[in-house]
Amino acid sequence: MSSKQLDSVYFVERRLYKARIDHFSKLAKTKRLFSIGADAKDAKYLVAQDSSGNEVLEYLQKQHNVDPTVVKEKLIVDVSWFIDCMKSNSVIPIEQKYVLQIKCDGKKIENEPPTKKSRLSKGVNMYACQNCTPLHHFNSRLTDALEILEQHAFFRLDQNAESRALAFRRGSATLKACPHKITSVDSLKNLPYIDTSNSSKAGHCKKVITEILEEGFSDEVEDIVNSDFYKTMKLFCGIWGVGPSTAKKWFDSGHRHLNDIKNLKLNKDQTVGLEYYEDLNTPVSKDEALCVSEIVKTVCMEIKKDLLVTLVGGFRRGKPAGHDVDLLISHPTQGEEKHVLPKVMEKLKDNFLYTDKKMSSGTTHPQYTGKSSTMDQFEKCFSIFKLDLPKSTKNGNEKPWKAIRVDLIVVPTDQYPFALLGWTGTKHFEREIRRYTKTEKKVVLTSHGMYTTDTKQSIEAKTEEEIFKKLDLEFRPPSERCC
DNA sequence: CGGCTTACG
DNA sequence: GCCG
DNA sequence: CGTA
Repeated sequence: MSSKQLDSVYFVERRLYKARIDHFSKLAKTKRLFSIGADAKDAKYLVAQDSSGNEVLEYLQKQHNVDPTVVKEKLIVDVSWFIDCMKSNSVIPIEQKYVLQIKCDGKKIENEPPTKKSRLSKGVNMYACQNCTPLHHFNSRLTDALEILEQHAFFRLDQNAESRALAFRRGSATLKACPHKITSVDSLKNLPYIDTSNSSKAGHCKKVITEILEEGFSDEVEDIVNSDFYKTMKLFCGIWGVGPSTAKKWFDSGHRHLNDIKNLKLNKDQTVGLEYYEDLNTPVSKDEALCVSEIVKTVCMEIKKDLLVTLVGGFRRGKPAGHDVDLLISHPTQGEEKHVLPKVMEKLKDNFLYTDKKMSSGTTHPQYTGKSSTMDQFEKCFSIFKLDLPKSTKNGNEKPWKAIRVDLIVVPTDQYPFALLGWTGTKHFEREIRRYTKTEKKVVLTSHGMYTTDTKQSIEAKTEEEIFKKLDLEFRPPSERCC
């Protein structure tokens, strides 16, 4: 009834993702409780999540160039206030529990920004998914070394092995995202996961990088690559179906060569992994990948005209060669993708040397039962493909085919963008975008979809671009996800 | 001093 | 091992 | 414990 001007609310995106802000905005509009400000400067209320008042001021200044002295006059409140307003259909008075405190005096804020976190000004962000990471970069000498440390830490299998390995990988990813060659120790300043000068700790990444910059090599890295342990673990882990645990078990038993383990008891994966060891450890060329892709496409066309086959994995990122071929199969009409995988497998049975019967069909995924009318039909098949080679090589004693690892993944169309994002990698990119999504946006991201941590409400997207957008991430095309 | 991607077989 |  |  009241024709009075509505109070204006501005949502601070810092830890609120766009889809949630849109949802809140619609609510406010239909309930006619608030108007939604496009600019923080014009709003009466600033609404934020998981932030202090200071963090809000800092965020607005950095992201939107908003003067903190103007903004701090406003009411900076937690989302819980807005939600409670929506629940009660009224503008609730600002109680103390809703206020996001500004802990220091105004002057400090004004003086601080220049010296604050220069990490961002360096251009390399904390999460690798925020950075542009091309396949070819400027620091491979250094990243190769860090990734040897990563692998070695991983092989050791002690308490914090995986976490230590991860730390080296993060350091490596930082250097890959650097837009120039690192030539001096000074330029390591403020690089995330490398410069630990804040933290009063040893600085293992920095130590190794420093050695290589100053000596041309690192004793520690050289010792690792020459060690019996590292060489053997690499050899054994190169067998499909063998991981670090099995490899270490064999190493501890004194085994050092492939011949040593041929007589050990192996499971099915390991048996074929060993049988095709040489082929599977020979890089797959892009041409070979396209060849497999075309064969699968042809077969899919015979089953349903509109089936879509997409080459993902490393080749989608632009790699000239890879260790396997990942193919995503989908259909523009939801539900039409059902049961296609068994049919594809049947038609291709002569092309397979081995197929993993690890298909999940007809299983329901709890968090998605509400959203799509059909049951979730995520099907996948890890196989070994027998690719006929062109007979240009006249060697009669060579076998005329090559064993290639091929993964087929069938997805319903509403999951397609998430599967695309999930299967394009790299592995590290996936870890990072999921870590970012969980810690910064309180959303769980998987290759099936994404949903809020608290309400489990799923968030839709039609394209990869839309996923990035809804997570407040700058879009990274596949070629820039090579971390 | 805890957290470190997520889901599958 | 590095970060919040 | 292995796969992506």
